[in-house]
Order: sequence, then C-alpha cells, then structure tokens
Amino acid sequence: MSVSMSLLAMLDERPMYGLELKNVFEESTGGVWPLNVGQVYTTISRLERDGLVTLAEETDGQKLYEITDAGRNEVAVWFRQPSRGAAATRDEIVIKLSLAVLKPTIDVTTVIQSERKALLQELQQYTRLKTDPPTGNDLSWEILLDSIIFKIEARVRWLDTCETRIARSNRPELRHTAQPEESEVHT
Amino acid sequence: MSVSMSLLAMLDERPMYGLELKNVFEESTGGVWPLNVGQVYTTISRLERDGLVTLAEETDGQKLYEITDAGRNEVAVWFRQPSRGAAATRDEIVIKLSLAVLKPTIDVTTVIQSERKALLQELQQYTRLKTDPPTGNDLSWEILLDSIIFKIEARVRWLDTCETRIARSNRPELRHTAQPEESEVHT
DNA sequence: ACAGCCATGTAACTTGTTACATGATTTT
DNA sequence: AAAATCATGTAACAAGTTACATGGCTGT
Repeated sequence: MSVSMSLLAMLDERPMYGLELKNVFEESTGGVWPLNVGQVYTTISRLERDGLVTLAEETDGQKLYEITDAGRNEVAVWFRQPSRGAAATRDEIVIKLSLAVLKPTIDVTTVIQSERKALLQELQQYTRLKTDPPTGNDLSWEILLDSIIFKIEARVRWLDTCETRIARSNRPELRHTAQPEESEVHT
Repeated sequence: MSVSMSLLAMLDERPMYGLELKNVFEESTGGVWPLNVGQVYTTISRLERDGLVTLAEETDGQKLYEITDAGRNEVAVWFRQPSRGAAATRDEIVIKLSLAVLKPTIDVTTVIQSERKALLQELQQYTRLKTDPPTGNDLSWEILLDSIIFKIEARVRWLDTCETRIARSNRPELRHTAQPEESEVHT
C-alpha cells in the first residue's frame, strides 16, 4: 500500500507521468528507498483499474496521469487516518529471536551479536549520511533519516535487553558458553 | 520470508503437521501475530516445491512434514546471517510524513497528532499486556513484547522530533497555525 | 442427529519486485 | 553511427492473505 498511496498522493499535487513519479518519490527519500521504474507502471495501471487515476493526456508516448475524485478522497483518508499498528507487522528479526530461544541447538547470544554488529554498521552508515547529505537535503530527507536512525537505535537497545533477559533466564545454553567458538557451518 | 523461514525453523526442531505449525507459531508470539491456517498450507507447499521440506508420513489424513538437508542448511544460514537492513524496508508512516511536508495543502501537525494519538493508545495496550500476560508468558513472549514496545516508543520520539523540525523550518503552514482548530475533513 | 472442533487444502487475489523488450531522443 | 538517456510497458514470479470447501471425529 505504501507505494500506491505514495504515487496517489503525488498525483494529488499535480498530474505527472511515470518517470516523473519515480523521480519525485526517490528525491523525497533521498535515494534511500529506490523505486524500480517498472513498479511505477504496474502500480499506476492498478490505480487506473481501481478508478483512482486516469490518463489525462498522451503526447508522443508521454502519458500524463491525473488523480480522480475517488483518488483524491483516498489520499485525504490516508493522511487523516493513522497508519495501522506498528505492532501488527511481523518482524523478521523478532521472530528469529523468539524462535531461537525455543531451540536448544541454537546459541542465541551469537545470533544477537551478529544482528547487533550489522545494526551498528548500518547505524554508522546513516549517521555519516546525516552529516553529509546527498542531494535533496530538505525536510523530507531529514524526517526519513531520523526515522531510520531512531529505528536502528531502538532495535539495538532491544537486542541489549534481550541479552540480559536471556542471561537472567536459566535457559539451557550450549556447552561452549564461556569461549564462544566460531562454529561456522560449511555448505 | 518471515513466515516460511519460521515454519522451516520449527520443522528443524521436529517434524510437525500443519495445524501444529500454526499453533506453535502463535504460541511463540502469544497470539499477537496470528497466522491463518490456510497460509500454513500454502507456505508448506511452496517449501515442498523448493525441496526444503518433504512429506514424512501420512496417517489418516494427518500429514507429517519433515525438513530436508537443504532446508536445514537454509535455517542455519538464516540464524547465522543478520536480517536485512531495518532501513531498507519502506515504512508507510514515514513516507506519509515525508510527502506531507511537500504538500502545502496538508496540515502536517494534524497528521502527526493523529499518528501519535494512535501510537500512544497502542503503547498503553501493550504495556498493559506486559503486566497481564495472556498464556505463553515465557521468554519468547517477553522478547516479542519488548520489541513492540521499543518500536512504538521510538516512533513516538521520532514524531516529536519531526514536530520540532517542522516548527523550526519556515515551511509555509496553513492559515490557522496559532490556534490549531479541529478541522475535520468531511467525506 | 447435530454442533463443534480438528485437519487439510485450494482458488483467488493483492502488493511488491525484477528482468526484459521497445522505441524516441540526445550526446559523443 | 554508437552509446546513453528518457520513457513506456509487460510477463512472470514471490509472498502474503483470506474465503471457502471437504471430511473425520467427538460430545451431547
């Protein structure tokens, strides 16, 4: 829904053609959330099918798309109503840990460390981006970047509390708890 | 991928049949992330197609599914490798705000307030759940609940910084900036 | 017998996503 | 003329999701 509503919201601003939609979207996210051009066209055609968008004008293969009244209404509702619960969405890393603690054969602390390492690298990357913005630089970009950084930080803190929780629990841990050996699995 | 990998990880523990997978999954998430039974079967058949799972035994319509070596390997990789970037996933509410600040006709502060209100309600709901656990109550459940609460809190903080950012920016705001009147949009 | 649960499954659909094809225009 | 870029689009697939159908077994 994110993509289609985004395109619709952009068309609510002014009529646009396909590539323009892609560009505006990517500019507003500073290139962090790239959007395949093809997806713009598939999404647009689905919006057209649903009567939220119509072809306004075609000049020389260039197709200008226009939002309909129904579409305008959808956008208004989208902005008015809060997005559905953050909790409702299944979260891969959370499921992974939830299942890991149920599996006696898995060394959960190793899993946590691996995840945290990746998160901290990602965090560094985005903090660097913050001081050295790419092109757009405006408000949209700062909002987006903040959201990413906040999310990563929260996740790292969550991993920390998981670690202490697991340490406190008398969960039967693997043998080599003292020196966590690198037990690489070979294909 | 979340669902299929989850099922695979559970089958890595022991062979199970369809409903059992559903039940174990839902118990591990304390019912917060319900899983439609039908989806278990569609997902299992896809795993079978990909050679990660095989039918071990069929007794009287009850089908026991078993993980294959290839499946076991997938699970090992899943636990070893960190989940893909938290930042990579497009986030509806973030896109919504990013686009909202670009639209002069939208009152961003109203949008933020509406989102925050919903988040705080959700937060309250899950904090209540924390003191009054449903059934499972064990480690998996705490881990899951923490993740949800952390995520919501981070999002609320993010909304706050967005608000100050927007206030600081000299973005041309709607007329009624001084006393934010309840300007309900009627269909 | 009937209600309700256990258990399996499928058809249909949505959203996201990519790889590929096509043609026009512009630059080198 | 060749390469690059603009611009459009389609076929195909992955993953999630639900509504519905089927049949067996159990308790009342």
